[in-house]
Amino acid sequence: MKNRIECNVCTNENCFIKQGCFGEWLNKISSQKNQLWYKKGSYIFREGEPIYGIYFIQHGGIKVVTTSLHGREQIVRLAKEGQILGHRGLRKTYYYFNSVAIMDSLVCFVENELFYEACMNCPEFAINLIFFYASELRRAELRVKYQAQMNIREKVAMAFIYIYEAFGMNPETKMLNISLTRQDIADIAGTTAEQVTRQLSNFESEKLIARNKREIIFLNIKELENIIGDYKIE
Amino acid sequence: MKNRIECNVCTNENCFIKQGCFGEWLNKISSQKNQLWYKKGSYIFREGEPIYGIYFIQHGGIKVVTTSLHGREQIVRLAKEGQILGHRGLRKTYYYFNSVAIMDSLVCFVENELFYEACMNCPEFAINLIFFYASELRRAELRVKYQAQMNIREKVAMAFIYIYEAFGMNPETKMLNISLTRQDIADIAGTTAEQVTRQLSNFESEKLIARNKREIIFLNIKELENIIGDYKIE
DNA sequence: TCCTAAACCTGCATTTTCGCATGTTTATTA
DNA sequence: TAATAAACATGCGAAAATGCAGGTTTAGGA
Repeated sequence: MKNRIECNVCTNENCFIKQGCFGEWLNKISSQKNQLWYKKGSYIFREGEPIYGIYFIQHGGIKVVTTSLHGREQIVRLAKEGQILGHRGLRKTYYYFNSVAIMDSLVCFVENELFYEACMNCPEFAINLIFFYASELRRAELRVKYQAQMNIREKVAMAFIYIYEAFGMNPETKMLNISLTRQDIADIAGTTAEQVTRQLSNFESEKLIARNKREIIFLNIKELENIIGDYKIE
Repeated sequence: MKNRIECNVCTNENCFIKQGCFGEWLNKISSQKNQLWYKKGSYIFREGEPIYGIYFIQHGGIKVVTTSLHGREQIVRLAKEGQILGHRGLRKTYYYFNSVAIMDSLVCFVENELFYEACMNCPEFAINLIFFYASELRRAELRVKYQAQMNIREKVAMAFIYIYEAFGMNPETKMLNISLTRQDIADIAGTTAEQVTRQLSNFESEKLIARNKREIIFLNIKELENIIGDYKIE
């Protein structure tokens, strides 16, 4: 457990709440927020649970995942520090998705009422939130297209680019800053763990990646991007 | 061509702009908006074109469609009167999607500057816009899951439910209020026109639908919904 | 260090989806 | 009304994706 971090001393300058929410309102949120610590693998919220407010990730990593259909799951989003969480549920009563920590994570929780007031009273924050949603919507709808039209090779390449963009890699070792199982990658790509392994073998023999134990090393990101062609997200 | 319709006399009470934008600001928008008439099949905007503002559908129907990948397209959204159009592009410079009239349509256009000002000055409108985005994002991300996990039968059933919810049907004839080609339906379902035809044959022999010429008659919507199980959007 | 469970890899048979080809029906226009 | 083009239906072989089985590697705890 760590000590409580107030917004005005938080070093997370890119935190979403700070994009347009200042002074009095930031202080209000800071003093009224809850701060919660989640161990890797534990749920922040589950589908069907009541929605009381919204989360901001102070530290760590989180996956938003749908419940299964035909025995499969789908990872809808990866989020890291500074990012907002639970924003799909605004004005709704119950969550539609599950949210699971993929690293030990510290999360700030703000109640609905206070959050709505902040939106109404900080127009700059509201408009930034609108821009953020527009961007997320664009990405999600592109992903609909990708899921509908890409073949497995492209989907798996896309999953790696997505993970790379969400969490980045260590510039020295060229390893991803996050450790995901083949199943997690499959749940992002929209396929099965076996297919991920097969594509990894292909990519390895093409010298696009290398494998060290279970870690993946990126040898040629440009070429991985070429696999998905013009079809990059954003 | 029809005459210009001002917002205060427009009978479209469910128009998005009227959800939180009143008095002075509604008048401002009404007097500064452009009104444009599009014939069925013509483009409202195309991918790559510069974004100057946002649209509201006064009358008609529109499909938002992505450019092709492997020779396929994907219909991302169907929209009818009262709905907003072009909102994915907020703060961006160029459109990411194409927008095509699927009936003769009358559309109101509001410039970016004015729209942003309205958002900043009508907090109720801004928050309704936020709620709308949250809802659209939820839908889009569910569709990612559906595209990834459903089989063809489920996808085609889902496409019909989607069209039905977007445009409704004539309660007498049980025909959809919109005429779409097999290819359009395939572009919603995320498959090919041949597969749509095959599923239609199946649904027909199961007495879920009937076919009269090229029109589709809904005999049993409940059962169509059952095909997609708990997995209804919204 | 050893042991055990979980994760991973790969071959192969099965299932699903695709896409062409061909013939038919429907809508449109002269 | 006839001619023509577009849209639709359907069989079938090809291609892609899936899922199981069996063996291997790795991580983590005793």
